[in-house]
This record gives sequence, structure tokens and C-alpha cells, in this order.
Amino acid sequence: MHRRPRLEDVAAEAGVSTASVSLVLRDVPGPSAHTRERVLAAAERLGYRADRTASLLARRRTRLLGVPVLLRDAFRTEMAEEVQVAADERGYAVALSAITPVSDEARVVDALLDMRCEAVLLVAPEMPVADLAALGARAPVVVVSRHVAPDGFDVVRVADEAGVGESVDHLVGLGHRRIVHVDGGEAAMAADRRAGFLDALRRHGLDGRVLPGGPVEAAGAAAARVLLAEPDLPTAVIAANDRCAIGLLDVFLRAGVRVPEDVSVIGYDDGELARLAHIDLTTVSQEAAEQARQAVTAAVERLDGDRTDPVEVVLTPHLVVRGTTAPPR
Amino acid sequence: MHRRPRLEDVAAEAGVSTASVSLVLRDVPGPSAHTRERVLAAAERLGYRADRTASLLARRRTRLLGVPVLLRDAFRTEMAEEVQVAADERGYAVALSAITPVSDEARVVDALLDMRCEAVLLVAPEMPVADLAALGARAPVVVVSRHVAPDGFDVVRVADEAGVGESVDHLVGLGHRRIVHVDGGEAAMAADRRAGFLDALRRHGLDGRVLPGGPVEAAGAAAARVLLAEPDLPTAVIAANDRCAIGLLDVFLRAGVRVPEDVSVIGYDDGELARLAHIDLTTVSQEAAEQARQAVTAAVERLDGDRTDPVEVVLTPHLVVRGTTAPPR
DNA sequence: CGAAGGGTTTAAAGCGCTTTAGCCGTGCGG
DNA sequence: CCGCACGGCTAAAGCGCTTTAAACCCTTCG
Repeated sequence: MHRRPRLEDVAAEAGVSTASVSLVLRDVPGPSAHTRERVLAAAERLGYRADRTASLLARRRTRLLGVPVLLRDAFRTEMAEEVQVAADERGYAVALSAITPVSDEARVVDALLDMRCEAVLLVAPEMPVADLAALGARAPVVVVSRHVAPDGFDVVRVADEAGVGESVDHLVGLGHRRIVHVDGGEAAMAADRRAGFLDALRRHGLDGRVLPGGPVEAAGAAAARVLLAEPDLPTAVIAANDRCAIGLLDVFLRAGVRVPEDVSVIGYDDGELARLAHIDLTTVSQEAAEQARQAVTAAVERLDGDRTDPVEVVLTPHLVVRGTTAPPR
Repeated sequence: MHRRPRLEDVAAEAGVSTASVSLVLRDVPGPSAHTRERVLAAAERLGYRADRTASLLARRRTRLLGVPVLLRDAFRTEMAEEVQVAADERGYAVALSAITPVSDEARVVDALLDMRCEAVLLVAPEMPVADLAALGARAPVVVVSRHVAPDGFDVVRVADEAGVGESVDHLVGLGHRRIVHVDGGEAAMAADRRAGFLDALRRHGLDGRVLPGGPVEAAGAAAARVLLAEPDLPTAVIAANDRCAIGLLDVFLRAGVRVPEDVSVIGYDDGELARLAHIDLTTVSQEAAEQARQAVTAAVERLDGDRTDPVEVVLTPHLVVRGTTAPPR
């Protein structure tokens, strides 16, 4: 088996120096058209591909962004994909590293930095704020989708209060008056959404009720059972996230409660799940693509620009009306 | 801002050569206890972390396995996670790279090889067999979860025919006689599952019916509607995959058809979805962890061992009985 | 006709780590 | 005593690429 061709081999084949080859292959201005041709032909002939590790080592800059991913979490994974696309647009590459039971968020970040990532984008990170700040001192860090004050790191998130507020406005506009919120449990963002719900209702002169929920279907299902056990159902339910909403939908469906005829349901996140035809959930978009783009921009501003002060970008989420909401009967 | 400490800095701090530091930090036998101590202390003091790109470049071996991931596909992503765990056990690291609209499977593989991955594990790859073989000539390749003859690459998969056969046996054992299969569409594995279904029924002296399906919920939903439009429902439906099964469940549920009382439903894959409490789908396990382990083993045999002949590992899937199957009424 | 100038090319010095050959001192047997 | 083996350490040569300063070759101009 043949050894992989090196830059030197291409240079020899083309009859020029390795420097020229390097320049041509990276499309750096300088080499003449004639040289370019010869080099490209030689590279093609040899099937040359640059060794990435060697390039990274030699280059001052790596233009690599690190993103830890929890593969089992659909939302964060979708976001990682968007980051990949956004980074691509800005001429950056993304190094993904999986969070597993064996290596937690912190270890994964270390691994990414060891790979020479120039910045790290953390999607809904779970580590303590102090750790985020400490990390921020080691390398540019952008926290995405977590409500936390920027402090040595940048933050890109959506205004969750406003998002839930839109949901409330939509329902009230349809004529709903008895609206329940099934919250997201302990998580930080859950508090924002809860607050957004109560504020919005108050704005409409209504009273709200909040039921404990959680991040997954089971929590929504449990809440639905609580509601079903009561004398009469509210006319609408706003869940703190899509998965929770789906748990609600499921239990309602099984109990013969029709959505949206008998009760309207709204989720939050607008993940792939919500978009599925058979779920068709009215929900609030987290603007994944835009958050990703802003996050990459924040990182790039520190790397290519000269910003050093932390920024906080708060996007406005928007309601995506689908099939689970309708006027009350 | 301080430059990241290098091996040389640690060496200076400890008063030894860089060679010694390298040896100590990699836990290579040789250096004396005294040297070890000094080096470790110095490294600690400086907060030294080895630069991965430099190590990779200098090392002959990288012990890196490449895995392209389609982040939006839950099954392949779960499998990637299992690969990560399995690789870890064997002392290999995994480089993940996302397949996006911008860079397809082939490009991602190139990128992984450029990173010096020593082997590539492809989970349910979509590329033509010829391309797989071509790739196999460049580096060790293990194809996971795809029924294809090994040819310059190894294959690890489960016996899909047998898996569906088990489903049929289970249903027949419960007393079902009118069983329908909603297939997985064009995909290669869909054919196996279809064949397994028909074979198993024949074995029981029964007649089977196959409805066209597909890889996602919508396909199952469509099939369910076809069934509902007919005078009487079969007593059981076997879907070619979990998502398809979920589409079926959903439409049945909305139509007031109870599962499993009115009709039993079985999926295939045993992904996270199937395990969710509110779905609780009887399904066939793909043995993700075991497939991953075998795949890593296959790669390692080529890399650390001296195997060069392709192997095909066919695991036996097993039925996971949950709440969507029961005796017919 | 020589100096100046511009466009090309290249030699060579890294990038930060690994690895090998060889050095040095010690202890041992002959 | 000498030679030898051996444990412990290090100098130095890479790994395959990038980058910079300097060399080179023309052409142009005074």
C-alpha cells in the first residue's frame, strides 16, 4: 500500500517548490497562471489531499470552532447543525465532540481546545456560571440558548418571556380566557417562560395557573392527567417546551379530548418534532438558524475583530401557528 | 494574554528534557520516579495541556476513528454515541463530523481522513456500493446497519429478516392471524424486513399483506388511513421502523382505534422514541451498543491486528415487548 | 549600461510534539 | 582493573504543512 502523497511529492511532480504548491492549493495570490496549472495538474494526478493536522499545526490560525454536542438531545443537536452551516458561511470549520456518560461537558471542552479550536460555542450548557466564566478566560466562549448574564463570555439567546407572551396573546385573541401553563421544571429557562406567561395574562387582566411540568413528554403527560381529573378542562394549555406539549397531546388524545376543538395546546422550541405532520404543533420558534448565526458572529468578532467586551444578543422569538390552536368552543 | 505553555516550557520548569516530559506525560515506562514527580508537578503548575494537533502529527498512529453523523437522524446519532463509548473502551478516540446540506457523506469522509482518522465507520451510509468499495481501498471502512456484501470493507448489521420474524412469531403466539406489514419504502433494509415478514407468515401457514410505507411518521400515518378506510381492520400491524409505527399509532388514536385493544402495533429499531413512556412501543432492538462494539472491533482488528480480509458480522436482533401488543379481541 | 522596481519563486525556519539513537554513569563479572 | 550490560536521560531528527525573507529574473528608466 502506498504512502499518502505529501506536499513534497506534488512539488517534485510539478517541478516547483513546496512553497509554491502550498500557495497554489490554498489559492493565495502570487504564483503565476502557469505554475498554478502545473501544480493543480500534479496534485490531481497524485490524488493529493492536504493533511489537516499538519496544516493546523503550521498555520497560526486554525479557524476552528468547537461545539460539544449531546447527541441524544434533539434541540441542541439541531442547533449544532445550524452552527455548522453558519460557521461555514464565515469560513470557519466546526469540530464536534460528543458528550457521553464517559466524558462530560467540561472534558469535552478541554478536548476541543486541545484540538486548537479558537472558540467554543456552548448550546444550553449545564455547567455552573462560574465554570463558564473560567472557561471564558481560556478562550472565547459563546453561550447559546441559556439565560445567563454575559461575564467573560458572550450570550446569544431568545427572549423567552416574550415568546410565551406571544402565545398568550394568540390564545386571548382567539377568545381563550382559561389558560394553563405547564412549566419546564427546574431549568433556568423554565422560570423565564413561567414569568412570561404570568405577565402576559396580567396584561390582559386575566389570571393564570401554572402546573409543574418538565423537559420531557412524561412531564406533560402527568400534567394532562391532573387536568383531566378535574371537573372542567381549561380551554388552552401552554407548555414550556415541545416535548412536554407532546406528552399533553398524547394523554388528551387517548382520553378522547380533541385538540384543538376541546382544548388548544401550544409548545415551545419549534423543533423537528413540532413540525411533523401528525403533530403539527403550534409553538414558539427558537430561531435556531438565527441564534446559530449570531453565535458564530460573536465568536468571529472576537477572533477576527477586536471586540473583547462581552455581548448579549437577545433575539425575539416568534409564534408559529399550526394546527393545535383554535377558538374555544 | 499568555501563550499556551508548550512541552518545552514544562521541560524548562522541571529541569529536564522535552523527551522526558513527553514520556512521563504519556505514561511510557522509562523515566524514574523522581523525574516523573518533577515533571508532573511542573506540568500541573503551568496548567499544561498537550496540543492534540501536534501530537497527532508527530505520532505514527493517531488512534482516531472517523464517524460522519447526520445530526437530524436519531437512529444514526444514537449509534454514533455508542461508537464513541465503544471506541473509548478500546483506547481509540472518535472524530465526529456532521453531514449537512453543504457537505455530503463523501465530503465528510474526506474531511475525516484529512484529519488522519485511521478508519471510518459509516452508519447506514447512503452512498453507492461502488463508492464504499473505493473508500475501502483508501482506509479501513466498516459499514454499520446496512445490508450489503462486504467488499474491501467490513459490515456489521443485524439480521432484519429474523427481527421481523420474531415480531410475527410474537403476534401469532398471541393469537393474531390477520397481520399487515407497512414497509419502509425503497430503502435496502426495507426489502429485508418485508421478506422476513412474508417468510415468517408462510412458516405459520398464514398469508401476509404488505402496504407501502416509508422511513417517517407520515408514511405510517398514510398507511393507517388506508387501513381505516377498509371494512375491517387487521388485528395487528408490523411497521418497518419505529417512526412509521408512530405515524400509525397516531392516526389510530385519533380515529378512536385503541392500541393494543383493537389493534396491536410493532415497530422496528428500538430508538429512544419507542422507549418513551407514552409511546411504549413493542419493537425490535437493533442492538445499537453491540453493533457499535463489533464495528469498533472490526476496525481495530485491521488497525492493530493484521486482518485484511473483509468480515461480515450479523447480529441477531431481539424483540422488545412493550405496551402496544396484546392478544386480538 | 547600470540601477531601480515589480512580479515570481524558493530556501529555510518554524508549528509543538514524538521517537530513536546514542550518551553517560553505575555496577557487575571476569 | 577492564569491558560490558543496563537503566535513565537527552539531542536531534523528524511529522507534513505554512510562512517569511531573500533571491531571482525581467523589464523599465535615467
